[in-house]
Amino acid sequence: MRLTTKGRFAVTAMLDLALRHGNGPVTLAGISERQSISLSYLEQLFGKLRRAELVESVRGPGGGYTLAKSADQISVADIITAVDEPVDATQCGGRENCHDNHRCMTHDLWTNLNATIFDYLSKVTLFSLVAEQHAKDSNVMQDKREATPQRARVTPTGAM
Amino acid sequence: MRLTTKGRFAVTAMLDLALRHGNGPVTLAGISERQSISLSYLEQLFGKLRRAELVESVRGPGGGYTLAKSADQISVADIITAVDEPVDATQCGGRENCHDNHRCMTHDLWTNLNATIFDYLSKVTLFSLVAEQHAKDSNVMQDKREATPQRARVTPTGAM
DNA sequence: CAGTAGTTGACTGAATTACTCGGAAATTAG
DNA sequence: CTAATTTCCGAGTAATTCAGTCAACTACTG
Repeated sequence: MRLTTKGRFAVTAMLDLALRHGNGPVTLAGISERQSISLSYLEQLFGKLRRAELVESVRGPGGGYTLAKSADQISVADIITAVDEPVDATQCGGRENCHDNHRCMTHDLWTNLNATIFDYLSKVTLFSLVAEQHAKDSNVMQDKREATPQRARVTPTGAM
Repeated sequence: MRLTTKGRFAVTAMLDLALRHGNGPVTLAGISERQSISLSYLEQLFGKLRRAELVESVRGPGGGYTLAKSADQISVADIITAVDEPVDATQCGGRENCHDNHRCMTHDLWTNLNATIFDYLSKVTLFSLVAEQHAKDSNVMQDKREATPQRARVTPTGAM
């Protein structure tokens, strides 16, 4: 599990797709417009997303991309692993050839850490993100204060 | 918050340091030996760790690095943010110049996601990792005495 | 069957990562 | 003091990944 801007672009694009789900195929050109992501870069990303069977493509005029599954069956973890192939952080590569007596110290560490992060991201589906987005929209329209108690906001600055 | 092998190397090295805490300074050469990380790369990483005040250095013969705080006050998040400087994943950079009516769609998304991951990694301290490591050792060995002599062990014992 | 909307994949410059090299500064041992 | 040890610092580099471009290829429409 690696967290880079690449995966974030992919999730953003998929979220855009999910928000327009049910209105026929969505073109990459449109996503590029709305999300300010380069069209050619999107093409690359959606190639991987298609191979991971997260989206389906419709060619020709009126074509574009649609979700291959329903939005609640696609998690952020799915998307990230599709475009951001994993790196192996353990120097032994899972084998037991680490020196000293604490074998694979880092192995267990990162396995656990990865599992936790992956677990969390697996629970966050496109559907929940769409719902959150809609909630925010109606928040803005009607009552822009005091209506986002769903997720605890931990960092005050967000400067990560 | 970005997750790359760089941060993982740093955490691995810090964990090595924590496991030897109390026996005087630990040299980078030793960490390099044990964890199979390039010495020069470690120097680079520990430069940042020192500037982030997570470790303290002692120069000269018998010198090395020690933890600047107790192990339970250093979290994995501290280490990663020290060596892996953050990227801004939102294309608007926190400003409100996103188009359409859903402004900063990705901004809130990644702020929340980052916050959650960061929150988790903030709870994982070096101390808990050391404890985990010890628990694993005693699982394997069934009886691991903790009766280490107080004598500072500085010499590398010529194990190479 | 030609034209066009749209995908597909090969290719590329820039940035980042992981790492090396060479030396300088500080500290201690002898 | 001198020599040895170890951190500190900056420049440099190969490999990889990121982000983006370009030129085809495919399928649908008229």
